[in-house]
Amino acid sequence: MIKHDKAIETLRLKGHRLTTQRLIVLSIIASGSEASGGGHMGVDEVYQAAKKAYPYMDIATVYRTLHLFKGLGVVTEVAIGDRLHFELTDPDGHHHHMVCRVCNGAFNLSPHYLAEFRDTLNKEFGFEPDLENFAVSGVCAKCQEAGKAAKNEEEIQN
Amino acid sequence: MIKHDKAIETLRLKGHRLTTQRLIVLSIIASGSEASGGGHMGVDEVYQAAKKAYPYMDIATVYRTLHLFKGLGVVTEVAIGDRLHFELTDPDGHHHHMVCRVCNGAFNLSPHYLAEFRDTLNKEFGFEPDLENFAVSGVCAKCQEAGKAAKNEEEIQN
DNA sequence: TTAGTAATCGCAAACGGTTGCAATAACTTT
DNA sequence: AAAGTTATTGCAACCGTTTGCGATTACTAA
Repeated sequence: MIKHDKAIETLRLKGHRLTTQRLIVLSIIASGSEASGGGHMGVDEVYQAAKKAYPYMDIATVYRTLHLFKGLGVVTEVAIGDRLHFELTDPDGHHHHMVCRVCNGAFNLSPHYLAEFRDTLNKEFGFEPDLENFAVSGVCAKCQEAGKAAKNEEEIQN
Repeated sequence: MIKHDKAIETLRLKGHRLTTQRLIVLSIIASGSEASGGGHMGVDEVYQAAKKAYPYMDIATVYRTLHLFKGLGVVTEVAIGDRLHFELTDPDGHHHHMVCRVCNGAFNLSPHYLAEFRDTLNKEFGFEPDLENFAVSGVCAKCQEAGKAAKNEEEIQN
């Protein structure tokens, strides 16, 4: 609720209109952040929920709205698998993500792990990396374990 | 030429067929790596060149071939802007990329800049990041300069 | 409160990329 | 060298996402 109001204020201040569609998408993303595990929502997930609240809702509007929110910093985009997911931007400062390519789980990563990396690129190359929406793909601890177990079984069978 | 032969050998060893289409795509990527600045080629760039050599060439074949090559480690994929580009895999070890979001330029980044980052994720979270095809988006030194210059002009005009 | 205006919307067409399928062609075996 | 097999191809349909456009609606100013 509180985060809601702040986001709405941001919209208004930047001169964007408060449409039914935008408010619906915003509240869906906000509720998604509370419910369920990670709190990221896929575009279609948002679209389906939005259509229930407002049957004329169009998928193009969902995309346009999410991109607008992203540009305003209201929501944060996370690439999971090769699809984009969205969550309300963490008000206590941004965090990054580690995304497991096996189970598609997303784990938060505190910014301080990247501070040094940014410094190095800055000093060595004058390159300013975009780390606001940074996500690194890989394999999480659990799936590494599962992978090893599967390999062992394979060896036993052969 | 030499890299060519090695790649062809890899195909054959893994039991893949040496088709006209695959050889054409391979030679195009290889020549692209020599000519022009960065050496990365966009998919459509590859497709257009391939059609000249073999008019029946289909875009789906280009995609399938590039993905096959990528899986074999013969080519390396680089995300530039939000499109994928491809280059022959560097035989002297992989390198990473910094991609400028303003000019779309891609700059090589030696792996040792990432070694520490990987170690940290490993130790702290047991997370194994995929850094083989790592690319970080941002703004290069030149475009930062150009950006500042543009801002100054703006101020003068107002 | 109403009228004017421009941002936003829904729709449909287009985009880059992927996939299913029948026809083709590369390799294997004889 | 010819026949059999199966991976690979070209095509067309599809997917998720973006874009152009006329109709609509939120806001502004009277």
